[in-house]
Amino acid sequence: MSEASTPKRRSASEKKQLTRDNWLDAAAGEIAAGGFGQLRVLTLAKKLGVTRGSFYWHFRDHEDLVVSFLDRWRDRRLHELQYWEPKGGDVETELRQILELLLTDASRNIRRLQVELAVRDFARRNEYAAELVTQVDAARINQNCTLFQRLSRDPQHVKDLSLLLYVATIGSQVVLTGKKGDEATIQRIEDLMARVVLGQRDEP
Amino acid sequence: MSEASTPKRRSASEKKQLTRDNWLDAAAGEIAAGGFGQLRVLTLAKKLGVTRGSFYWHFRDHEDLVVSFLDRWRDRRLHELQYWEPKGGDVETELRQILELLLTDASRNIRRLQVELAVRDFARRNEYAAELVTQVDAARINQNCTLFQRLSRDPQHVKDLSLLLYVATIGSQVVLTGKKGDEATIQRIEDLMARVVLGQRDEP
DNA sequence: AAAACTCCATACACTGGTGTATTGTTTTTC
DNA sequence: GAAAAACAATACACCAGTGTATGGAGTTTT
Repeated sequence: MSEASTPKRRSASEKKQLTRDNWLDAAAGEIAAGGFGQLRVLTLAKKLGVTRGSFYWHFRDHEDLVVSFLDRWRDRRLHELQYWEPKGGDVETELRQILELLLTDASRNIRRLQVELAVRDFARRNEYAAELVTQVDAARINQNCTLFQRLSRDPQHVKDLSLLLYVATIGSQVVLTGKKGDEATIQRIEDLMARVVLGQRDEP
Repeated sequence: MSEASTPKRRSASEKKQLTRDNWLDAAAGEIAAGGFGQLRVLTLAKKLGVTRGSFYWHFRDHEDLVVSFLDRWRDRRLHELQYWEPKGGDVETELRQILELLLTDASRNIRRLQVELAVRDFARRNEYAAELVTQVDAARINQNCTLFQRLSRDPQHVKDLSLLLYVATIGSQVVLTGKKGDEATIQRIEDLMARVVLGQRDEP
């Protein structure tokens, strides 16, 4: 309701009047680079070309910024899941699409990946962040389950496969971020995962 | 050489005279709890019952502590790989041993796991840490390769399987740390991984 | 036992960051 | 176009943490 009712002036880039979301975007940059522990309102203000006076108008305090950022992150991650349905009718191509999305595609927008890893790390020492991460994980795994239902009729097996695929992708992102030759490596993992999953369908 | 030549007094627990390693151990606790960003020499000193005067005798500065900790971590992680050779002659039991070590065993000493994740996170913004993590990753994957050579004669296939198993374990540790019911989940992943790897031997 | 070394305490200067209060400047609204 | 509101600058008090200098206690060496 706030976004839709405030397309007020929108005078391109007159570099004036910051909005709450601008601060959150800047925060994303800092968090991606240094994690939540390095998030400084002073640095943010400098980066945005204003002083801290602006910040404390938009946010109550530092914690408010963190919580708001986490909320937005959760909302976006959950929301983006809705807008993805498999297009290819074939089971294999559908699987390849999922893998492509989870591995290759995810490793390209490294900014988004860095933020995700930072949130995950922060969740280890912050209750609220941990809760949100749990929600997102559950939603993703659950969606993978629905996509995998065509691979096996055993619901437990579907769950297991989905979970395995998820932890493998997360692990890939953790291990292979920013290393040289990671593109090819990720591609190999993608292929192998496909063979593994396809080779596992209904043979208990 | 330093450890072996300094068993000077060793008067049990007279709670006196801290050593450099004591500080590093305390640092491990802080790092496990809050990551490298929360590592404060003041907090460490309080925890050890001394003042910061002691710290600055043992270490040059804060960075010296961090580097020393990272070095010790790397050394230990590389060293522990030497002392593990598969005992069971059977291929399957050998694989189960590896999985047991990498998943179930690793998820028990959560302290060690927390430190590892903290180091990994720190590596994203610290060159030196990144270098050490790369070394450790390479060593572990390489060892898994040697253990997997009996599963397939195709060296590339061995590499891929080993890498997949490694990222899956890391992902498991990242996703399933400290959640309820993770024990059973890890067990299921372990089983599934075993089936996957065994089902993948030599069928190109 | 005196000297030398090891380890720790105390006190100080300094930096970087937060939050608040107040005032100033733009935009909206009426 | 004046009042009101949204947004930002300045100045201040304050705190947590680092690093340094120096002195002092315990232990080893000679």
